[in-house]
Amino acid sequence: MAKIDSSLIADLPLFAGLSTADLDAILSEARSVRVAKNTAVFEQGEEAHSFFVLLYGHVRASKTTPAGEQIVVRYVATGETFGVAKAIGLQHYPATAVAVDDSIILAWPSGIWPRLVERFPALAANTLQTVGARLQETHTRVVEMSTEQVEKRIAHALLRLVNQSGRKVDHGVEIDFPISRQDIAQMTGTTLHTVSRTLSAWESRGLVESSRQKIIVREPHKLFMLAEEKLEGSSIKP
Amino acid sequence: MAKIDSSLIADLPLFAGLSTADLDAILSEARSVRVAKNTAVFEQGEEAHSFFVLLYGHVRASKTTPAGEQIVVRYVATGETFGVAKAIGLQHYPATAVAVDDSIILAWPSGIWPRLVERFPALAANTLQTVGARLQETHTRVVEMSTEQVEKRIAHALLRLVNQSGRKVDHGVEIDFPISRQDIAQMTGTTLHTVSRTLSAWESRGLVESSRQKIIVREPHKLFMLAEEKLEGSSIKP
DNA sequence: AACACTCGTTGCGCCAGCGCAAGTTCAGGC
DNA sequence: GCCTGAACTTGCGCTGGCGCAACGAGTGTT
Repeated sequence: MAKIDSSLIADLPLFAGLSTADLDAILSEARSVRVAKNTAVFEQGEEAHSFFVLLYGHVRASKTTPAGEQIVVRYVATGETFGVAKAIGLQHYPATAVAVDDSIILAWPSGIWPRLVERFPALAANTLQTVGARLQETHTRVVEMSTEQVEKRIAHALLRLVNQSGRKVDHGVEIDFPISRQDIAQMTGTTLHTVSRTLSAWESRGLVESSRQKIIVREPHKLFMLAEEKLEGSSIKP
Repeated sequence: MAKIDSSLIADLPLFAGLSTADLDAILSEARSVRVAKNTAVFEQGEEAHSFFVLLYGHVRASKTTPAGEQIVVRYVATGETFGVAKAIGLQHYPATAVAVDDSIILAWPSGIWPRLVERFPALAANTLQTVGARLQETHTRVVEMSTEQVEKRIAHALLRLVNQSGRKVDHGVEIDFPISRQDIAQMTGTTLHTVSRTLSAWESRGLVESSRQKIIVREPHKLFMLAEEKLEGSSIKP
């Protein structure tokens, strides 16, 4: 197996406070895996055999309801941890993880987690912080879904994607991985129809520019103002 | 200060795997506080000076948006931990905690958390599990808010309250603390009007019995069926 | 006992956004 | 270069449930 250099992971939050020697010890237990676009890393309900760090690419975590509806839990960005089910006491993955782009991940067998934590207690503290941050984000999402109209929710979701995975391009910031109207609908609790209409309206106002699986935010600041606007505002009118 | 017996907390998830001696050491750093009904334990935005365990009573955690709207994050049940902001890397409480009944809590200064974790690594692991479980619950809530109609959301919320804090009474299960229509609205992302109408409808069907700040579920099973019912468009796809 | 206040109920009108349907565009495979 | 399917767009009608408003009922206070 290819040797992974510890400098690749030294700056990740999960490994904060660990020495290079520690990192090498931890890395020696990992295997790196290349995952092709649109391939599942793991499926909801499957036994949580491994936990992962995303080295390169983008991964979408989504949940499917018994009725068959899907919602997107989050997009995993480069450097983030995912699939930590076992560490939080779950035997099975609560969501499905799919690479939305060709990706490279590090994988550790879940079984070694207790040993790792015992040897490197910082891992538990770091994971606690990460999971805590995700809890906060999810609460924010609940608040938004409870109190905001669809247009603002979509604006907030887009801004979050831009901040997390934006790439500067000619006349704006592009979301750095393929994302469909349906995906955004599943992040905001609406339908792909409403997302499509909203993006069309924004496009005609010059706020965004979008095509198949691709969105460029031309005016992040204006989008932000729309998202934060307290007053009853610009509804979509022809 | 009154001595707290370790048997009071020995069975709590937070302290799993610790010896009686450990418990006594941890307890020696705590102070117990009596909190009167409708009194805040801490306020959103305040510096996270302490973390808590609820020994007796019920506490509501809620968030207020910049626009002034409130949503209920959760109800803390007896034995649960709350206010762990510092442990997950926050300097300030992300929500407000209010006792909804006369309550007794244990409080530890946040500052001692790192020392405690160093000395008792199980604390970090246990907290990680607790926070992880709360993340799962919050995800469930996002899924429900994304995919279910208001009536089902209310049904699910009620059932959760009953499971967590139900008390068997004459002809059903009563939620064991005062809870208003407004509270339920803030848990389910709707308005107190809709909650009121829904409860009225259920009451006339004999499912529940309710009055001011009080709800008795008469037919938990029927409510459950209502919550799970899959009534979709029904037509078979070609 | 009278008061003030909070909590709950219910009728009514309205509209954001969903569901359906029909059409268009585009990417990748053969 | 053609074909197929997935992604996107858009018009239209309908409705769940929100906002408003007015009232009723219980609770704690003086």
